[in-house]
Amino acid sequence: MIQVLMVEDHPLVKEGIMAILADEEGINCAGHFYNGTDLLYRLKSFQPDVILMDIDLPDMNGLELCKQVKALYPAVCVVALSINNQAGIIKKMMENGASGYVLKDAAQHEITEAIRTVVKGKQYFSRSASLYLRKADTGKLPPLTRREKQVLEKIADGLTNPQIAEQLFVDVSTVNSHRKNMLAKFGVQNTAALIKLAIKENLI
Amino acid sequence: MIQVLMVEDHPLVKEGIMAILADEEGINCAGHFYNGTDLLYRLKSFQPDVILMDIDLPDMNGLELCKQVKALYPAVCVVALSINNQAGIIKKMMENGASGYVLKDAAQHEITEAIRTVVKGKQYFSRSASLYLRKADTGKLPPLTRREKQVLEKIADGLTNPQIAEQLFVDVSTVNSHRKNMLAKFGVQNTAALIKLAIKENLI
DNA sequence: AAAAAATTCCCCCTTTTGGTGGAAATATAT
DNA sequence: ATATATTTCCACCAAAAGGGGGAATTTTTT
Repeated sequence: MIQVLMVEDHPLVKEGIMAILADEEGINCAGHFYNGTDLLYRLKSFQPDVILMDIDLPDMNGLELCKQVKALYPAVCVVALSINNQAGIIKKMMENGASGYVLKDAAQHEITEAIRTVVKGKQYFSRSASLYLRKADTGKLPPLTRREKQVLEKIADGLTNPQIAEQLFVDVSTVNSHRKNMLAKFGVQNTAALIKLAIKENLI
Repeated sequence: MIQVLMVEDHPLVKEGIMAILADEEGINCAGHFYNGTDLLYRLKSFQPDVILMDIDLPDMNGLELCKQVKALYPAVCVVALSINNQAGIIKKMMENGASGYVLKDAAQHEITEAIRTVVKGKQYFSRSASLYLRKADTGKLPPLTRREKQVLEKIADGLTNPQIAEQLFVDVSTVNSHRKNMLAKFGVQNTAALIKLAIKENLI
């Protein structure tokens, strides 16, 4: 019997998965939590085979939660669950130790398939998740540095180079350099396109 | 017995709602569809009391589907179901004849409450939906005109005023006027902030 | 310790954006 | 038919962004 814990803050989705797992032979949903804190507490006394983990949680980031869980209990397999189809997120989640990624538009059987696959030590991606991963490989985005991200956020907030320079205690020319670097990195023509891309790719 | 039909393309959410309704006295889920076309076909031979309708459907827009359903069968109550918390969408959905709006982060009982409420001819909003509506009333966004939206999209694509002018066959000064009008409308300082706001508010 | 990357700053110059304040011609709604 | 809103355009001017290129100083990685 495969023991499963679930972290999912959407009651409707929770019920759906519960219903699917209840019908399934050999899989037992041993508990459900609405946030990461509760899960971490429960893990102290009980380690399941698999954790189904929503990455959009009220109290903490799924990426962070996954990393913590794997650091404390490396044997536990994490299957990420998300409406988020950003390829970047999927990749980061896998880097943080997740064994599978199932989008919420997945078919019923993909949930149980994912669980059965990851306990065997393999990785699993739902159909739609792998679609996005493939797209990501072709059009992978160059990473932003810490400073660039800071500048980018301030640009998105509507600050001008002089204003950003003041806030970051650097020269205007520095801010301008970062801005131009980012334009070049992403191959966009101006700030408008940069902001759009950044938001669509979940960078800000 | 309240007869319910459901249109929902996410199997996980579908299962969740099915499970909730199955446990409920006096409510019968008489059918489920993965798209709007199938629902419309079914409605020819059977009209339920309530339709639970996801507004993000694969084949058509929920707003449009709701309008069509209400035009054909005014007696049927529509409860919109969405992960989308944009206040503008909620409002538009209600204008199109929906009787209720339940966000997918709603608690279980909110689904059944919604169904029982709308059949009595009242409106129902899930807790989180009404939160967003309240926010919308205080910080409501000025509407964009058709032309402004066109210009906005081209700005977001990284086009400059001269390029947009060429594409729309108008003078650069016209495009500039639209751009400046939008900045003023939304009370933002520059294009970067405009694009961010537009994307966050689902205008583009 | 050496190599690579990130952060910082500089130059010059052109284009674009944004602020102010108009005004006329079409559409759209009442 | 008459308001109202939209779309179109104008001028002037200051500020900001963007393109090209270079370079020194930290940090981080190997």
